Amino acid sequence: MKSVGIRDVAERAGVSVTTVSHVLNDTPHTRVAEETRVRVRDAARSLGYGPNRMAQALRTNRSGLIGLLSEEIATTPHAGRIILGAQDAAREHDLTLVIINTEREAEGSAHRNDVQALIDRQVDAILYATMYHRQVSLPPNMQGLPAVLIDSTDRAGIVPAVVPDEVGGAIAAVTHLVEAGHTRIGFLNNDDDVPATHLRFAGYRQVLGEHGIPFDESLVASSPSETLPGYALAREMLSRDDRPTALFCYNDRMAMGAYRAAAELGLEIPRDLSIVGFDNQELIAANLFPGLTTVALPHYEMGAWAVETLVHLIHGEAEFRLLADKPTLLHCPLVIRDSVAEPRAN
Amino acid sequence: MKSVGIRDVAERAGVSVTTVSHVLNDTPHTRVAEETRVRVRDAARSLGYGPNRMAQALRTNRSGLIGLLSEEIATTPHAGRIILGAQDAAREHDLTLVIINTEREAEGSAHRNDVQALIDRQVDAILYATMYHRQVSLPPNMQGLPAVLIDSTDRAGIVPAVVPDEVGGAIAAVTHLVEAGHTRIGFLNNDDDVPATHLRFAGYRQVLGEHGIPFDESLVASSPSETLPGYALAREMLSRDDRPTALFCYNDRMAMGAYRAAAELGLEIPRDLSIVGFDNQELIAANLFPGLTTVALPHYEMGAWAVETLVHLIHGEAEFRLLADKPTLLHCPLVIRDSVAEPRAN
DNA sequence: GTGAAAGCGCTAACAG
DNA sequence: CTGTTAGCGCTTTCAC
Repeated sequence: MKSVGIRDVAERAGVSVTTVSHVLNDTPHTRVAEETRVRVRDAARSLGYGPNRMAQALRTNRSGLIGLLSEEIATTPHAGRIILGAQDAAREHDLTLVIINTEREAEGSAHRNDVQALIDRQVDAILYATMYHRQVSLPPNMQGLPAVLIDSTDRAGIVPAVVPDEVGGAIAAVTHLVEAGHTRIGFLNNDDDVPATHLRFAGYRQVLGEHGIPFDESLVASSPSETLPGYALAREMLSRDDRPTALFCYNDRMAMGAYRAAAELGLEIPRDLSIVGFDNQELIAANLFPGLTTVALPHYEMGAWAVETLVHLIHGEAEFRLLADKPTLLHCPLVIRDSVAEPRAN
Repeated sequence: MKSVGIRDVAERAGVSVTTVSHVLNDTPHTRVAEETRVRVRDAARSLGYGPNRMAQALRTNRSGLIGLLSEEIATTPHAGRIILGAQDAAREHDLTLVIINTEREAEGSAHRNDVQALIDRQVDAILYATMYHRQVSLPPNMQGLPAVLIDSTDRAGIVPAVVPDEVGGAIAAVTHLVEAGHTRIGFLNNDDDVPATHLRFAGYRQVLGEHGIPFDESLVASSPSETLPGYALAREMLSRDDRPTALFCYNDRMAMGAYRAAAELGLEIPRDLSIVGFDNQELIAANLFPGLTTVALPHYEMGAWAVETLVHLIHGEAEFRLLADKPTLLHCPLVIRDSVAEPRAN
């Protein structure tokens, strides 16, 4: 189990450790004869050499570790997708992700201690991922380390952030409904005062406006974004004589409630009622019958974008500091399943 | 950003770095005056000293990193719960988890390259977590490192493993039904040849036997463990004149299909039909109406147990090698919601 | 009881 | 173009 070191390679190649280091790291401003390079690389390969990251880290003061603080790792697959995106991007840059689960704090601010745990482990940078789009304030000990926010924005506007393009997603969803021929489109919204609530609503209104469909206040209702409240809202709205022919739901859970309401009222989806959700929670959207057409959140992409940005930040590329100004918006694609059809001819 | 080192502490306390190291690490077989210890600790605290893990790692040849190879991190929250359990246990032992997502390989064996990536990062040990209970064979480069399997067993029987007590879970589920007064209990099983299929069935049969309920083959049906096949199975079984009064479903997705079948047939849950699922996928079980009573898989606990075991393995406690003999079974608790009631008096 | 000093494996001046 | 050498911050013999 004694591992091969740089000196073993040097010896085998008949050169000094310096040369080996230069060759293997492609150190700039250093000219090594091509013939030597080949000899070194061969030696390294035949010995199965791999650098000792701890020694490298100690020497360069760069651990190659990226800390990812994530909320609710164990609740939805959302965190998993962020992790996966971050992981894949990290691997590209030969970085290692260290993940710490953190509880959502009352203040909406990241936990100081969790950040410290990461700092104690010598991470080069920190990623902070929230489970839903919101504003956070960062603990003071996070200052000084490069950082990027995922699915949230910095209250102080100092740290670059990436969030889903909620408006765009809502536009895609409602446009899909309009293009299917719907004009009476209900919106079951969340009643929390979070960005998504307002932005998805804005997208809804925008599409109506663009298509000359008058905004009807009675077609918008809001409640907590859970299945049961969604059911209640849908049940009420669909019981009316002038019920909408389509429903845009704040999220897939509310859509699940709407499915139940529709079933109870004898409305067949999508024949009598079209529904579009938001979030693309596979477990729900793909298992409902019929499959729920919904808008996917770009979790994977946000994770990847964040690491990519971190790499630039670490390399000190000044222009990336500017990113903090405005959060970067990532596209939310529509995932088409079977819950939308043209409205039934009356 | 120049961090305080052991020598700063030494200087401040008026002792040598050796003493500081001894005190801070509680190095055994080393006598340091109590008065000195206090002085050192005070100095460390007031300077905000924390050891440089990279230097420690280099010197001791122990990185304090544990590699976790996990399948399908982005699909269900199951992986998240394993990660959380492992994380919490790791923190107790001042260990850091490095997670790598790995694709399920055709052969059912862990990916060699993913293991190598972990080894290259100097992990002290490896955890391998599969997304469902099965047998795997380990890549050769995993030999030599302490390892523990989560939710799978080693084909070669060399590595300790922890899996859910499937039989016990099934027993809890079916017993719950029997105790509610059911005697005609259908079982919608998976048709894959995996351990859970056989073990859950065994639990089902065992409970029937224990309660003197004759086994009726016509009450057992199997299909792929998805919503739609579950629906089809339930629809057929519940259409019969002598339909069961309760259904035990292989997993929550199949139970979701059974809910739909029941609704279509005008059977109200739990009044006309009781249902118990398996897996406790919150997104499904808690959002169905009524809430689905189901059996939880001990993902968190398996993650924690695995790290705990790894720690013993790393410390070379011989008796823990014996664990490889038989996988450790962890309890699957019943999660009671609202889908079970006594059978309706005919 | 306490301290001096030798490295862990690597990188990066600097010299040749 | 290549080699010598001084540490990075820590642990650990060994001597005092």
